Amino acid sequence: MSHTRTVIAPNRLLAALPCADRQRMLAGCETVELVFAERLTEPGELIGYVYFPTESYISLVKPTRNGASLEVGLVGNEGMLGTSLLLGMAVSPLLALVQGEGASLRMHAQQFCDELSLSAPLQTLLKRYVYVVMGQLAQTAACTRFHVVEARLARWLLMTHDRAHKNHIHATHEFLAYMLGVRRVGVTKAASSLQKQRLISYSRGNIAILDRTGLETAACSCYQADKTSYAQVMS
Amino acid sequence: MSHTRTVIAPNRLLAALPCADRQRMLAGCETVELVFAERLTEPGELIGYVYFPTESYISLVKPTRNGASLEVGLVGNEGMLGTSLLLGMAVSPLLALVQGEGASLRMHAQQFCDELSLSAPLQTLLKRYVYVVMGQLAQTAACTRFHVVEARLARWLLMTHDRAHKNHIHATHEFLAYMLGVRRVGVTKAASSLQKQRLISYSRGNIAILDRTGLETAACSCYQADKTSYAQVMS
DNA sequence: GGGCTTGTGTGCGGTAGCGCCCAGACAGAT
DNA sequence: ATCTGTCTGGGCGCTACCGCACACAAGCCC
Repeated sequence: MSHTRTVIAPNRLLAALPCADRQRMLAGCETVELVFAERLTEPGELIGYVYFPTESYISLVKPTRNGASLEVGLVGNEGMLGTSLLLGMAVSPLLALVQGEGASLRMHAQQFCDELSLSAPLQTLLKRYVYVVMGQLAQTAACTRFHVVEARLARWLLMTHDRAHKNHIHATHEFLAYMLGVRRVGVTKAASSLQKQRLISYSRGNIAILDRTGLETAACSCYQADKTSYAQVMS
Repeated sequence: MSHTRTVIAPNRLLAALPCADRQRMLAGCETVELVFAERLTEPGELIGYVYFPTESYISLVKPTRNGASLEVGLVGNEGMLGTSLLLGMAVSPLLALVQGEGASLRMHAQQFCDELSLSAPLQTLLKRYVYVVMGQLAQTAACTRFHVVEARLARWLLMTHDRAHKNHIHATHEFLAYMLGVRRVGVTKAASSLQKQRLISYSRGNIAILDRTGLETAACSCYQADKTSYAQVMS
């Protein structure tokens, strides 16, 4: 089922596996093209597939009553979607929304569970990833509470940039507002400020990262915290 | 090491284990009295013991630079402290602060890891607990973003009440402000409003729950969400 | 070209929570 | 009996963000 294709950005989790385990995982995966705004898992519903993004990336969103929502995680080629299965749960707690379209590997949930029980290295690796994700959840909770929209937006852009593998991101102010849990106008103001500082430029949903280093100083420290946590744990 | 004593509130995780596994865990634990404000784990430091509270309860706090903090989890006799070990990580990501003093079981981290590898039921059960905790982290993130202090305070009181097994909670406004990530004055206003509604009464750090049902309507829906999630997953 | 949808910018009044400071009230220690 | 530290209450000006409503601009379809 795995066709041999030049993968521009291989999935880093799979890449970190010992050769034999990696081969078996790759053989069990198929490559799919995720399309923008596709909903891969719904909160409370069964998980059909697990995903190992290669070029695409996926937002993990906590919806609330009254329509408000908050992004609590982001999955790119550094991670996977479907960690609940690792914890023995077949239902997803969150909404998974395709944010950057592109290729991803995926595997049937049942097969993934089988592979898990066969490969100790796979278990070890993914458990560490879950640890990182939990850290990010806590980080995001605090970030959302204490940091202003502009810094949070900068952080979001950096996180997304890391997973997009290119300088252009598709996201309207409306969409960003949904992710950050603020009004659209708040995003407009923050984005326009970042643009005035020549850190980004945007027009009608197309955002270009102009000055990555500048963005890093504009962002709150949460970005670096997440990044070093991942590096330390997954090394 | 385990002395036979009348445990008023046995730990529900341990209670849910099959008899043989539970016996072995209990035999490996010792009972300790946790004292108020004790710090059981520090972020980034090695975990010495895992704790299974019986009467006590423990706050999981995410500290930030500039001193601000936010409580992101609460562990009572329905849970355990030290889930990181389950994920193969020996360092704690969070600060664990004793909030309600009383008895707790504890076990050496190393021994806990050994027990884990010996008992499949233990693994299964605790993995489910980690799933619940992750759900709570996401819930807390959204709650902190969208809900006003008064509703969050009510939620906090209910969560604590569930774990305290009595109608009195020791917590000053200062401490609550630290937990909720707001100013002390904000807590004073919210608490005074709850008191006017005869839902609680307090004086100098001693809070009494007067009307639990009333508190539940004053709280945001996050309280119920957490509770039903735990019930469903751990059933 | 004319109409439509979508995305961005702005203005206005309102509010929750901020930082800072001070006041009073209570309890335990000397 | 006084003192001291802890806990609660409140005032004041400020900021970030809210809800709502409107204006404009850019692309798309006919």
